[in-house]
Amino acid sequence: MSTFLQDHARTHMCGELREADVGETVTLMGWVDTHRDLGRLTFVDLRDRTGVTQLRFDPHHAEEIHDTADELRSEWCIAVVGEVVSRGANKNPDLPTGDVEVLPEKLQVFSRSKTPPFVIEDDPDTTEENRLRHRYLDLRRQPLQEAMLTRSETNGLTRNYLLDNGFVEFETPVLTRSTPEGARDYLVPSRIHPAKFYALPQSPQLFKQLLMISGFDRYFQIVKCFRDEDLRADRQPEFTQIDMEMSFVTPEDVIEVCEGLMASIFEGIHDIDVQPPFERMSYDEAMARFGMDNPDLRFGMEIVDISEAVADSEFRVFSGTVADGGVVRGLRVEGGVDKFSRAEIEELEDFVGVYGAKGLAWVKVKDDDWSGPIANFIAEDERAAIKEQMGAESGDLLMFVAAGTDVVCPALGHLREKLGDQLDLIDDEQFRFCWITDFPMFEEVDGELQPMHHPFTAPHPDDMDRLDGDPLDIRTQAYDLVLNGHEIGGGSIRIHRRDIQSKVFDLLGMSEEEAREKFGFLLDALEYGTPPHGGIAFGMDRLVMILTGADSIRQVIAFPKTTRAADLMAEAPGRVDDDQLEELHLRTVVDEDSD
RNA sequence: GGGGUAGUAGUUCAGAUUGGUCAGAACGCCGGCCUGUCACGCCGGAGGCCGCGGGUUCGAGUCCCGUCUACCCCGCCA
Repeated sequence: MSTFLQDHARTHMCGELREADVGETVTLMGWVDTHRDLGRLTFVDLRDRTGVTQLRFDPHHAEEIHDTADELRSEWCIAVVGEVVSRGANKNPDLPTGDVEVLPEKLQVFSRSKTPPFVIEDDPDTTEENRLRHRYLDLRRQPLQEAMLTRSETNGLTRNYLLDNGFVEFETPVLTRSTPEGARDYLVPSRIHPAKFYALPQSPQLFKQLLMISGFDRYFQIVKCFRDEDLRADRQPEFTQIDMEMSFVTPEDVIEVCEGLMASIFEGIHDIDVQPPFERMSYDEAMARFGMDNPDLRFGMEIVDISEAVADSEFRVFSGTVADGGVVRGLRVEGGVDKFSRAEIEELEDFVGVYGAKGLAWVKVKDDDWSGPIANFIAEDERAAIKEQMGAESGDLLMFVAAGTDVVCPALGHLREKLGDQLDLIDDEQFRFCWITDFPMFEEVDGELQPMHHPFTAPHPDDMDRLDGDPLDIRTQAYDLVLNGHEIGGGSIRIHRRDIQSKVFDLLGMSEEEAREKFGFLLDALEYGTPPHGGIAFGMDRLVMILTGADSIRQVIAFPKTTRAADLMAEAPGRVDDDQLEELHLRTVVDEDSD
């Protein structure tokens, strides 16, 4: 006996049928979206990833399947064979297929469904936890189906563009060795080598540089990377990069290729022209104007420095901070006088407190009258200077933070973004790219130098001679691509000279032995004719998140992890047998209650 | 590691700063009726250890302590 599928091939998808198909006999397969049983007459909406088609089960038409039709419930997987008929006066204008319906003469139930733990609809009324436990059902929802398709298309557009531009696709090892710099590694024990471990790559950084040394000229890979750090809405322990590297290039060459890639992706996905070349801004400028190196340029409200104007102020918080080498900077909320109550401003004060600000000073400007707790301490000439510098007008609310730049920048930068969101200043139809350049090479953490990007980043050519001076003054040939306030990519020109690489390790307080221990194979390779090279890596998840308008990368990852790095569906991580541990020469030192 | 929000039927929530009719609603589910629905409608029914563990009390969704889980943020993420 033959099966249904042997006898019947699907002829159409559920979102395809139109008036023009009336009269055809079609075979549809999919899931029961909803059923409406009107007694002798039953309607079923059949769904697949392309849409829904209404089925009409009319006992006059195919008596023998009617009983089965009445049993159909949500999420059953079925097939029907039937004629497409016009809905006549009963068309549904809200549905693309609403002009027609299918009159089944055959009905095949492939499999029944339990009552799903949440309704499969665009905006389900349930917790993310519940959805993640049943991700296979969550993924049936239209928004997630679309996100996955957008992700797939982005993959395709990326491959096509890079292959067309002479890039060679590689696969670098997933089992590699730990490089103790940077993020915490995910480790994999070795059965063959007791007490030794592989590490999953935080990025294929060293391998792609080696491929340049091997002469492949242009490398790319769409690749999983792993970092064992705490999660956020835009951070997962495993994430995907569009990784690229090019030989014999300047930053301009890399930037040009990337702009072409972005243009190709945005054209392909949204049919919009993102109009390269993109805006550029130095790191210093971004920090001064927006307080962060990933500024959202879709709205203004820039940060203004009023340190000079208040250096001698009677208000000790301001003058004292300036005297101690700090800064006083502020934001102007246009028309903010009526938009914020004292209690609401206090909430904002708590908000900046998170970033280490001791307080949020504020004044409300009404004509020439300033009100607010600090108003009385601000002298007439200071008011004039502040007003001029901030462009303040009557009705504006001015807010200030006084501290070191390490506090003021993040506090005001995040406050600016919060206000932009709260006051609805952001046009979410807009895609605003910006390159951030001229990053400092090092930052000081607890008195020690650390690389801002990674230790293979080449110094800026103009700063080469500063390698012997103050290393904190050295800028690099690094560049980040920022889109709508998200860092979506970052890269640099790499060091291709062994002597400069040694110098950098030296500045980082790393001995030659240590460097050898950690990056020996790269250092060796650098001694065999290394081409000048550089590259970049894009965060694919973040990019697709922005492309789809999602507000978390979990929405664009098929099987994401929770903020505690767990997969609620697969129940990973999980326990393993003692035998497995023994084989791997491992013993656990904590004995948690079994769960 | 720290801060915040949430956790009561399958799902979303109510149950007021007063501890005692407090086991409730809606949707979903099950059964019945219904031939033009598309949030179908009408009638009936089943469903809960109030996240978990302690404590206070004659008595605890309710008060206290701890703990777990999800989400957001700080730290962390070369």
